[in-house]
Amino acid sequence: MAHRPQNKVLQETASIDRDSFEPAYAQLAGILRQSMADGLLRPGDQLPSEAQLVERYGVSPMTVRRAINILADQGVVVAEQGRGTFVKPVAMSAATFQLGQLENLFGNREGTTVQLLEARIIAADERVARKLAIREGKRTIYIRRLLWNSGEPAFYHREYLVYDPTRPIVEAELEVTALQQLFSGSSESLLKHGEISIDATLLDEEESRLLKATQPMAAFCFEHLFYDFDDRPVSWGWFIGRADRLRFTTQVGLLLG
Amino acid sequence: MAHRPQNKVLQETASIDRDSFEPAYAQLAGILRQSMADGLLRPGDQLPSEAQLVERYGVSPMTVRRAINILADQGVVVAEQGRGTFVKPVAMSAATFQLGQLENLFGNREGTTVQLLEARIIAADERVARKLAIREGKRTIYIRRLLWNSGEPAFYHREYLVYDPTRPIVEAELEVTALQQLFSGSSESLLKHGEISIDATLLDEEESRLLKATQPMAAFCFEHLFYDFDDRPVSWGWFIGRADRLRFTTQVGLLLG
DNA sequence: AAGTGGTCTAGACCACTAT
DNA sequence: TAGTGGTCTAGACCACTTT
Repeated sequence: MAHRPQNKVLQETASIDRDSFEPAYAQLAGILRQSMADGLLRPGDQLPSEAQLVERYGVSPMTVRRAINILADQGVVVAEQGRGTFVKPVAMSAATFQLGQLENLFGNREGTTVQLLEARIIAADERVARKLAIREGKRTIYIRRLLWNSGEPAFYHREYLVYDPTRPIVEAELEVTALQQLFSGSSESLLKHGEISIDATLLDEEESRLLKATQPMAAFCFEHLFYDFDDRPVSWGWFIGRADRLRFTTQVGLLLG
Repeated sequence: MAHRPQNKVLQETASIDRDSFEPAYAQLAGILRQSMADGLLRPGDQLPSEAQLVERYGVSPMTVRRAINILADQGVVVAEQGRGTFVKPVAMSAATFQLGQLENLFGNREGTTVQLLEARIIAADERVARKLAIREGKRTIYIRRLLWNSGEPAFYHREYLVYDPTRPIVEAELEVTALQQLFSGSSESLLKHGEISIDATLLDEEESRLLKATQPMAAFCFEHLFYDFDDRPVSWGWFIGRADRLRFTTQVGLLLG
């Protein structure tokens, strides 16, 4: 059963409300999204052409384009130059998970605290030196923190910082007392970019003890490597949290309906 | 050391090339991004106003707005009505992970195959009935698959499908022979939307055996629940893959530089 | 009052695809 | 050749923030 791109007539009932607080482009995007949710436009179908939408809804071409661009950015339609705009099938691979979801998990920021377990200067071993792009044996700041939420340990954080008196990064990091600071980038204005990866691991003995977990226990590990404005690494570390207390969820396909 | 929003002069060397294949709005977005990467615009700084950018680069207001919208969508600047547009600090919570990254992991699609382990009709237990919104005891299709890559087992997939002769979903699912089909939504045009969540777990005995893993072993579990165009659940299942063979990585902050 | 971003128009020209 | 999406203009008006 092959798809035949179709150009169905949209419900004429919907129209743009010029007195609404919602911009015309957003209203139009919503109308089109609703048509897909209602099944009037199915995956593979062709949307009405821009000229048709301009005439039907009484808006300018730029407004139509903006509405379609929004849907294209959301991944629900795909525009092909010279052919038309088509409804995309729902694809599992399009799913995106946002690390910011974890902040919701901590709900009220009042209940979250940061406990400094250790902060000392140590010489970089081969692994640390490679990650921070410094020579082996050079001094680094090693920080261990335990992040609490509602009286329960939520994350165990370990971090290596380049020790450089000319860079104020260390002082900024040591001043971190709130979880919010850690997740929003503690030394905000000093960092240019970073790489973050997510891994599934087993808690080792120390991690289990700190996180009050039984072994064996699965855990999420968020590794981060941040760079300054000279593109030099300044911070390498991991957040480790019990998997049974963390969960990422996301939606694919049509959100409204 | 508080941030003072600043409006620095951008390098005049950069300008819009009207003969380029790259659209003006993209060039302007790139110029602004480069200014941030070069440190001319730091987190907290205020971008030149739209009117200034219009004059400086000789483009229309709509083109400037589009460039800024792109940067705002990417999360590197934030526009505040009546105040100005400002460079956002790099935030770890802004990190997003795309499930589509896993497709790269499978590189050449040729080396991937789908092995059907089992497909049979079983009565829904309480858990399955709740997820699929059917009555307990109703018939469902239970499918077990092993997904191979380069001669190694990569994912173990289990799935429950609502058994309904009026819905062609089952036939479509059983025809799946390629990994690509599974990740891009096998029964594309029949599915309206879905929820996907990612979890870290331990492999049980059966999973370890199928995935040729030693125990205990951490694993990623991708749970999915797909709905049809009547918003009825049709498919519930999980992909389980060894954590030591999977990794999600992403960037935050400025990508170019 | 002045400056900022937010929206929108009514066209224009171009590149691409299909017939 | 006709139809499609892609880009762009040169303004306009509005809402909001700051002075």
